[in-house]
Amino acid sequence: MPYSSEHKEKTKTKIVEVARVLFNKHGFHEVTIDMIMAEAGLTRGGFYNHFPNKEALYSAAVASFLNGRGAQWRREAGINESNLDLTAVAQMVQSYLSADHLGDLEGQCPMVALPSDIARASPSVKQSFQELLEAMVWLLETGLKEREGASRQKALSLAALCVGGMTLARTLPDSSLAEEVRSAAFQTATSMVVSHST
Amino acid sequence: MPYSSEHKEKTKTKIVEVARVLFNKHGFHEVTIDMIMAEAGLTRGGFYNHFPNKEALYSAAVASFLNGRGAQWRREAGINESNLDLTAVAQMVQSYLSADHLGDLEGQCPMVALPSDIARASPSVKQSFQELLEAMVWLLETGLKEREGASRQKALSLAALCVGGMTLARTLPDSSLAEEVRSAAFQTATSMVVSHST
DNA sequence: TGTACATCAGTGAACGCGCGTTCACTGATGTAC
DNA sequence: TGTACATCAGTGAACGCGCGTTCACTGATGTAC
Repeated sequence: MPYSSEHKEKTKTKIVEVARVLFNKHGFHEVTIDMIMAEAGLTRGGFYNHFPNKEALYSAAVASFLNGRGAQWRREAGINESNLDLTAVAQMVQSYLSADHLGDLEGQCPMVALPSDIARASPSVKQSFQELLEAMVWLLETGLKEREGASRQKALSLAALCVGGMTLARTLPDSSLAEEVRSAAFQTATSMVVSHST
Repeated sequence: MPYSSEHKEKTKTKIVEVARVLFNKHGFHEVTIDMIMAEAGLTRGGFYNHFPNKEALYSAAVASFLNGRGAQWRREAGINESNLDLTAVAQMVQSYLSADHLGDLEGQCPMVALPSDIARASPSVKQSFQELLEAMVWLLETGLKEREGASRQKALSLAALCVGGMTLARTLPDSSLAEEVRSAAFQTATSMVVSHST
């Protein structure tokens, strides 16, 4: 038997991670298989040992965010199922709408980096993306439920405000206007969470 | 002199309008010059009588929305500079977040149809897009100013909520979840406007 | 322990298609007389 | 009014490049003996 049993799996993981970053930075269409494999320290042809085609990698890359970068973010923020209260919700939306997140092209949420790409992608990509949103909404809704009120509606609206604020800010060429949009969404989201407790 | 003086201009306008619709539906990269020209009733080669390259058409198409489809929408909604009050603001956000707008792939706001495409486009495309957002924010902010309060922050947040809600709804494969997101954003945006008056 | 071998991850040249762009041309139009 | 002409919007074949995909191969690895 050639190579250790985890060897291939590790290479595949490496390709997915490299691809996720490149897709985030440049979008699905601008990134070539050559670029991905070179960045992973490999060559073009080997790609098809791991994926049937480019689309399959796309789906894997979006899915990987949820359990990769997203999980890391939740750990860093100290968010887990046992401590989901209004403070955690406030921290989540503020972290999402932070200047750091806006500038972090590599680690950015795919919802911000790739919204219209995903809207036109294959069903499996869209499904991966939906699971990511559902996880985000679940965290928000569970935290908001600490108090009475329309938690579901508020959770969905907060998600929309987060994604919309970041998407707009990322798109505007005038960076001071972009910062104004981000900051406004940040303030509004914060006060939505705070007012929920009263 | 061949052809009437407006002939060429009319053809160009036709190309831009056809392109705007196709870009909205399929995204910039998926739409070929062949498709655009065929849809306009012309052939490939003639394109370069009107535009130096595809990118220039992209910019023109985004810009055209503001004074074309967008102006038409404002007329239909009866919105003009003289009657911008809270009722007009409520109508704008509700119209933006309506089920009709979500389903209208052709006439949809480019902010909803093309967010990540535009984020990576050339400066001229981004500039056209920014002018569109500024126009929208101006309408909202002016209407909100009827009453005291942080009108600017609220106008920007409403824009983010509108764009985010629609972008998410458009991306989710589960249409009942998509409808839930749209509806939640609709309710929240409405109550943000209403509460502004108290 | 050392050597022959089988496996298969990875290589890189080649293929082929799609699409943006170019270019020599055509023919519809309005003008000049 | 009718005819010759100049213009240039539009045509469509051809070009060329980029990139996804294929394929015959190579060579590093672990196993068998």
